[in-house]
Amino acid sequence: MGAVSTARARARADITREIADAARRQLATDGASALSLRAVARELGMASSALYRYFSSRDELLTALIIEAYDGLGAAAERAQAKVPREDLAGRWFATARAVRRWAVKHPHEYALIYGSPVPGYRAPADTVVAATRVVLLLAGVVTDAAAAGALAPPPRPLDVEGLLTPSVFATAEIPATPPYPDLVLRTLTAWSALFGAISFELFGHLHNAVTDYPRYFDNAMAVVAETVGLQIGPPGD
Amino acid sequence: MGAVSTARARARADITREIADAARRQLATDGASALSLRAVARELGMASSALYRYFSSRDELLTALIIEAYDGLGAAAERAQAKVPREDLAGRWFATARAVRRWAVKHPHEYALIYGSPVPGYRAPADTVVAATRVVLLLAGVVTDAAAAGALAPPPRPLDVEGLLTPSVFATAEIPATPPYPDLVLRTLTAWSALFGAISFELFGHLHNAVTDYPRYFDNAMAVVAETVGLQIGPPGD
DNA sequence: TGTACATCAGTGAACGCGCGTTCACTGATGTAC
DNA sequence: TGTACATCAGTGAACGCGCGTTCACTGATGTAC
Repeated sequence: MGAVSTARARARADITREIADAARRQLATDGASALSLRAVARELGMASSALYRYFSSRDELLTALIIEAYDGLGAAAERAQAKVPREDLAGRWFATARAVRRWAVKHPHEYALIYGSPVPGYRAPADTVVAATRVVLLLAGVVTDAAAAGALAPPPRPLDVEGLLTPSVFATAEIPATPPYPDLVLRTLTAWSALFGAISFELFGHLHNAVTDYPRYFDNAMAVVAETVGLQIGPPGD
Repeated sequence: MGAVSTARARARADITREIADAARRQLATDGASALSLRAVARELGMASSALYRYFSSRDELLTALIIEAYDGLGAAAERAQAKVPREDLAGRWFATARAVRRWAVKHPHEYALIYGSPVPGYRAPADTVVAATRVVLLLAGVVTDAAAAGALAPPPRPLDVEGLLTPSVFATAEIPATPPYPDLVLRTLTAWSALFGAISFELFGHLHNAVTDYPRYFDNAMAVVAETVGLQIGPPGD
């Protein structure tokens, strides 16, 4: 085989994609627990045993879908934030949060796959980590830019964060080792989990009969979360 | 049969309990998706068809487990809050939050059953609603007591909550129709979802490699959440 | 350019498993007189 | 207190299903000379 990949190699890549796509469709319509190699093979009109040329087990296929889900969500959020001018902190914050929510509402089963209960018997390999951190990095970006601009309100009360977070958190987030105040990283992590807490509550039905207008509720919730990191912004208009 | 229930009726109640208990054990060790009528019957040494005298389908058994999980969690949180003097707002807040977390850590699969991805093909009946609201009512109790005591900090910025929540929210929470400021109910709901967001992130592995001390992280997160409802309390000591 | 061999894709049958649910039945417990 | 009947609990076999994975195989694509 040469640098111009052979027909075989290209076919292989194509079919791997087709399998993953079919699996994603099945996941989207029926949920993770209904996803089966046999059903995927059926949809593609091939023998179920043929899939083992491309994925060595069901778990490996699941892993691919999990990474794709993280990446799909992360890319959607990045695209949304990139549309907003860098200095518009409120705009970036809400654009990011809304994009996450919109993706989740549009892909509820994929959302549940990555932010719901862990799939039984399945252990996420390390490959998923990078894809999984894209959203929190976007939030951290807004916070650090706000800190640099001196736009953050000081916390009402100091927290007890000494040694609480691992060095890798600071490394990954490219946060200055000495942020404007030491709580900031913890507050960003908590904002991150509050964001997904709000979305999970909506999608998993815990706000049923409590909220009349989910998008507006979410905007307000995110305004509250923004306060916790010191961002001085109100809920957006439209 | 008389007021003194017959032996048959008592046996029926006992065995119904035994079935639910065996199912709960199975859920605890293997997770919801591994729960099967046949396995439960096996553990009890009876024919799988015999279970149909007690539960008319697998879903009905699941519903019983879901309600038990909500009740177990709710009761644990209520017990913890009741141990703290009523006027100790910070104590009640953290006791409640910690009890929820401790229950979740101790019963991860039951937690996942009620706060993770909805079980596929399963629709929660209305019976679960009362059990599901016990925790948020505890949080709301602390907040309303704090409001009554004039201990709440005013919000930094007004939210846009006009008509956003259903009347039933106000009715259920026994919150005065005109709380000290109109955002308060929404803020309490958001605090509730942030609480469970933090626990889900911990249990579902999203804080893996980021946090060194989960209980202490959680206390700090809950201190941050307390700020969002205006409670002026820091993270607890011990 | 042609031939011999190696590699890979895909098939179809099979293994072994577990599941929810139904059904006709036996035998024990309860009820009415 | 005793008998006849009705109700209920539990059995065991069966139905029909779908799953993940393995294996020996055929035939096509690629490689080396």
